[in-house]
Amino acid sequence: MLGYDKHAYEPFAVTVDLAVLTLRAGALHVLLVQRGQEPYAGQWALPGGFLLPDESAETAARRELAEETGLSDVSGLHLEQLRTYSEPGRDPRMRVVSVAFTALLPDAPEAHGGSDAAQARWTPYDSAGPLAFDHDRILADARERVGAKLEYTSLATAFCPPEFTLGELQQVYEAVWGTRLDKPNFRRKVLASPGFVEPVPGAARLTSGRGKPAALYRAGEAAGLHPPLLRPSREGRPA
Amino acid sequence: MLGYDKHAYEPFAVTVDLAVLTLRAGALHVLLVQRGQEPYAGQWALPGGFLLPDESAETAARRELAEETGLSDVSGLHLEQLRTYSEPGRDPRMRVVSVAFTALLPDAPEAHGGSDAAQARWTPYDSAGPLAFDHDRILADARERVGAKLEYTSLATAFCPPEFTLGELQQVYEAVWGTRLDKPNFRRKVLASPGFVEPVPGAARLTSGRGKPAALYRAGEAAGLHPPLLRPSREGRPA
DNA sequence: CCTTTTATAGTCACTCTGACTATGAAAGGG
DNA sequence: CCCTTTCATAGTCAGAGTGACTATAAAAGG
Repeated sequence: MLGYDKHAYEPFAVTVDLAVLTLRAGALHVLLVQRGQEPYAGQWALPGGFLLPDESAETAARRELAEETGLSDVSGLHLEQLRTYSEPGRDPRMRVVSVAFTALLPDAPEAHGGSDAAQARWTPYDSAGPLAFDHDRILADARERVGAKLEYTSLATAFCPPEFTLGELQQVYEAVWGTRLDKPNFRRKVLASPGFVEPVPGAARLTSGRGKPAALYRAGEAAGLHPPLLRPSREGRPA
Repeated sequence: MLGYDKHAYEPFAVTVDLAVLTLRAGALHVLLVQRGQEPYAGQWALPGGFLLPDESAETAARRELAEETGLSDVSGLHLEQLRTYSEPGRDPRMRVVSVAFTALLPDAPEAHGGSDAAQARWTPYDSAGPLAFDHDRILADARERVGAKLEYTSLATAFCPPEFTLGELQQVYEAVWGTRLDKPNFRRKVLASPGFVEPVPGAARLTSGRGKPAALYRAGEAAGLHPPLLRPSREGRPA
């Protein structure tokens, strides 16, 4: 913030990029848009766009999210700043500094093609081929960040509808972490974390498929998890 | 990254701001510079400056760090992106988007007054009065982020010289978290975390003050801590 | 009815944790 | 020169948390 008089300052273009994640059929999906112009014409990329003169990056991200998903109400969706990407060569045309965000959606509205995007669609995370610009890295950073936050925050409920079963909540962890979890143990830990979930009082049950119907839960008050729900054996015992 | 043709794009000034933290006499200190010009002339602020045309934010942050601290070698210092602050009114003169970084220093070189700053000095975190711009918030965010990373990474060693005692390492945790820790338990947990620290083989000992001299340790290979070193009772039992 | 499927309950050994107590090795002051 | 202070390090013990299981319950489908 010093040196306004000593360094000539260069104007930069500032954009936001969004890694919008959701769960479809138990698998992690990401929202991609197909680019219409050069560079990277025809290739898939994360949705995003320029900051308007009077917007904060958060405001711009929420606006773009609404435009790209076509959702009428994006006010309640989880949106979080990831980090800022500023390498000089990341856009071949000009100097662009991009503030990346992670957005988490409970359900996936199928049709998009919002006002802006030529085409937008949900893609399984693992099939999200090579993306334009440095978006592969942004997407990988987003998944890693979300995976880490699942451990010590109640973020997983942001992937779930207002009422959900513990099995659905477990699918979130399994999809993001890429591991399988023991069902009784997962249940025990979630219920032991105060404020993580609370049961829906009416003996409401969801009859989704076969098997015994599961009890429904809502997201609780707590933002942090005590004790945390650590991923299994990321490193066994290196020493 | 869409819509290059649909939205006119506005140029922004992009800066980096640095929350440079260190430990002096067991207390957390932050590096502040005194502003020479309006706005906020005479007030203290975090060091920082504009991005040069061919720099990434990381490069600019490291350059500013060298300029402001006067350190000859900043290549090994821990520098990490915090987040980006982009609220429209955060600089009264113009639209400035600032990428904030956290830097951690082991020892505190006293004299600064680098090339850029009119005056720079280490200030105890708690006495870092009202700062210019939104720097109070940036500083608070930096402390919170560092405090959280102490739990599950080996970041604390970045505050320590190449060889340190477990008592010094414990002071890092106590200063950043603002709590006191039990010494035998802290020791047990640090030594049980594989790759966190490794003993200096020669029976080297440091005779700093009174009392029994402590054994010396070096930072280990591990970046993450398993199991994590959780802060005590951030929330007791809210439910 | 019997099998399959999924939810939920419970067990057991092991580890980690917080709160302690105890011992050891230096410095400093009578 | 002893004795107190100060700090490092070792050890103990009960309780909580965890992974790997086994067992029961409640539905759907043949």
